[in-house]
Amino acid sequence: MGPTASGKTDLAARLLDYLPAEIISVDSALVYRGMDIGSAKPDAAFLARAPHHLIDIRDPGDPYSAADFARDAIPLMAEISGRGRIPLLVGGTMLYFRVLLEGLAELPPSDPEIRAAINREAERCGWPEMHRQLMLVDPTTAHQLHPNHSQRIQRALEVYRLTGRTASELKQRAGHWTIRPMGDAYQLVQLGLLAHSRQLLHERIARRFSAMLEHGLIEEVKQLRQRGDLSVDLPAIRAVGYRQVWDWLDGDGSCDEMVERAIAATRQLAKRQLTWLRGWPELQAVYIDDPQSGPRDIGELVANSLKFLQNSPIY
RNA sequence: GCCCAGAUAGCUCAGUCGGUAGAGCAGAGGAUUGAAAAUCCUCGUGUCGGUGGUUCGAUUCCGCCUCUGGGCA
Repeated sequence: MGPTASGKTDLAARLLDYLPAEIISVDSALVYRGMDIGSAKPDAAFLARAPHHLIDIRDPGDPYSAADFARDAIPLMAEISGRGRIPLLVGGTMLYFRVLLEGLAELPPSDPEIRAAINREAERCGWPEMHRQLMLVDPTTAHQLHPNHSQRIQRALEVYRLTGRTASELKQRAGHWTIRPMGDAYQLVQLGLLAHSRQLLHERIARRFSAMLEHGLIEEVKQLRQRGDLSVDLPAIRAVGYRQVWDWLDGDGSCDEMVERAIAATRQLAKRQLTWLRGWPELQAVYIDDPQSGPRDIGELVANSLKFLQNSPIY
């Protein structure tokens, strides 16, 4: 795990030299085909050489979710283990890791028509009014949400309209899991790439976005637009970098402004990822800006991880 | 050289009919159950360009200086 631009792919590549592992990508953007440059997808040469999963498995017009991820990843982990290899989960989408560890309650999947209907209502009367509406049917969830929290209010209303039951009630019913938590099925080593100071990360983010532009990011976005069926309402197009280039191609702001917005959005993404990681239970931290405080080299990192595994109780 | 307009938070700017100031963006912290690279919440003391003057009191009015735009020579 680690924030964007922290070097997860590079570290994974080196771990493959030491471990009989297969990579499972834990990343909500790498799943989409045709989104290579802006998502910093590992290049074709690497993908051809390294065993990997859950990359390029979806069309950008077809949204992928945390539940989809869990349903894909759990059987994959079993398959890989069955081959006598180690599932190496690599990525920056912390909710996906969380779902693996803690499971997912028995809730209905999203419904595009109901979401569109709720959005239309919200556009007319505003989210605080929708929040009041939620308060009437599911006060428990409503109390946990700010009146402006569009996405979660929408989801709670969606669950209610779909099932006639409240999200809070459904989440509480113990034992009713769509996705069960992994529990003790695996011995886990949870490595996190962190930085004491965000400065190095910020520099890498800025440099990497410039490189993306040089490598044809704008061309890539133009190709996505040419299809004509995609829009910024889709999770894929809302991805950092893609959304800013897309808006700029719509005529919003100067090129310099677009670059600044994209870099800022990437920094903000990194910040949110670090918020997840701060206080993540059982995290083995590796500091990218302070070689002294962590393992001295990749061999030591692997040795520490194996030692950690050996010390783990086996149930 | 002359005329005009600016100079206020890291950036772009608002404002104070004279009682030491506030938005957006950036930044920081947090939340996170089928969109999560999403969505949402919280956080604003800064010689109000410098210097003299008027005043009980000046960032605000007046003079001079410096710098930046624009115009005229």
